[in-house]
Amino acid sequence: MPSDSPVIISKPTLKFERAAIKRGAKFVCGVDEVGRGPLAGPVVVSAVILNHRKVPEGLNDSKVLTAAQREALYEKIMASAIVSIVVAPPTIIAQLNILQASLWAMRKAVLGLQVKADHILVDGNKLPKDLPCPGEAIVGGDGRSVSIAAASIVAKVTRDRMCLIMDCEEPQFGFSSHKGYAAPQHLEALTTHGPGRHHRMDFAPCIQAQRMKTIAA
RNA sequence: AGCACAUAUCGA
DNA sequence: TCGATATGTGCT
Repeated sequence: MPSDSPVIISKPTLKFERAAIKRGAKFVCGVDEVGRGPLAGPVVVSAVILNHRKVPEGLNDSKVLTAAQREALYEKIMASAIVSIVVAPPTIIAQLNILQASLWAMRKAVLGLQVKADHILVDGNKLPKDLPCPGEAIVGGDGRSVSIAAASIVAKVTRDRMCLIMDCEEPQFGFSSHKGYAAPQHLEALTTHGPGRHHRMDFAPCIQAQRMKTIAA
């Protein structure tokens, strides 16, 4: 193998999991969230405990995988791992804020695992409070830990599917293409149609669109 | 301002 | 796989 590639892209490994196990953990779970940034739709969090004897091949950061690869890996993960998925809808996001809603969903996902985790690996730099066991935050975690990578894939596929449903319900916004993010087409639809039932009414562009609607009325 | 997370779009 | 552009919130 060419050992002198200009850039070495390190793939996610079991390093963190092994370290935790060496310190006495039995069930290490990776946690990741998707859909934090968009103007509409839920935040989806997944917690995954991989079977270390059956780790699906090709696990990687969900950002470098194609949709087809994610779908394939999703099936393998669901068939071989312990998985918990939690959805935080826009109503929850508006009540807490986006960060608190994410942390809330993370803890709920961990608690929802059918096997109790005893060590948590969370993507990012923030840990949820009141976790039932030790945990660590890992910046860039979905590219460094296979467990977090697996969680990111499950969460991403789940949210993409929800966006398809949202697109059927409110075709005006084009959720299936931009996934609820602030793409030009989305912002335009937002001003012409006003916010729909999936929009996050605590996010600035939605508030703005709502104001326009109110003024026009 | 820095950091983090979440993406989307286009191009090669 | 790599760039470049862009949007969102929240903590320090």
